[in-house]
Amino acid sequence: MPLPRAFFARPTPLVAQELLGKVLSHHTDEGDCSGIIVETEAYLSEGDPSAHSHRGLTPRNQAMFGPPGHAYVYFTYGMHFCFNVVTREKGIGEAVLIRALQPLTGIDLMKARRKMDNPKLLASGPARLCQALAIGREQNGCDLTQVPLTIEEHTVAPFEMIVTTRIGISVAQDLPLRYYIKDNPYVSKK
DNA sequence: GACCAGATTGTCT
DNA sequence: GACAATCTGGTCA
Repeated sequence: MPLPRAFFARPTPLVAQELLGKVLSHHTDEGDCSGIIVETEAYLSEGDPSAHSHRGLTPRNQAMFGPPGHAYVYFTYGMHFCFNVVTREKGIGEAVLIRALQPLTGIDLMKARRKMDNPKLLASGPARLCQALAIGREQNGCDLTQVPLTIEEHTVAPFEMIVTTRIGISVAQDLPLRYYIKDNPYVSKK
């Protein structure tokens, strides 16, 4: 059962925290892949100059201003995709960046896509998990409450959450908006 | 394990 | 024309 849209239509930091332990799954012609979300970051519309939406709506980031529960996929560094989940309401421009997954099903397919064997490196980074799950431009604006791309409830062992500052940005580096599962080996960085 | 350079292109100024 | 919400593979230890 995919999470209902109401789950995403809430404050972004809260959604980012509660996405930890949920499962992201992608059904494709090649097969099904899924992974447990172990690391997220929140990007806000106000007081957060590092968010893509900070300078207003552009053709690139318009999915970020779309309705909640949809995907915002962007291309960066000339070779990488990053996957975000839109939150709040249409027109606000906030999202949660999914930074790392713990591979759950379709691991062999992920290994083939990534051309790697080490399960710890399959999806432990925003660009890595996109490659592992075959997420690209076609998934931009995709509705996450329906197949083929969904986020679902999952039962996991109780875990401790760590809150730190975000990674890979040049401004607003002091905001504590990154969340991850403590001691999980699939988190991209400590 | 830590540190560093290179890849490579869409997007905005 | 500069730069970016990154990853990989190299070197050195």
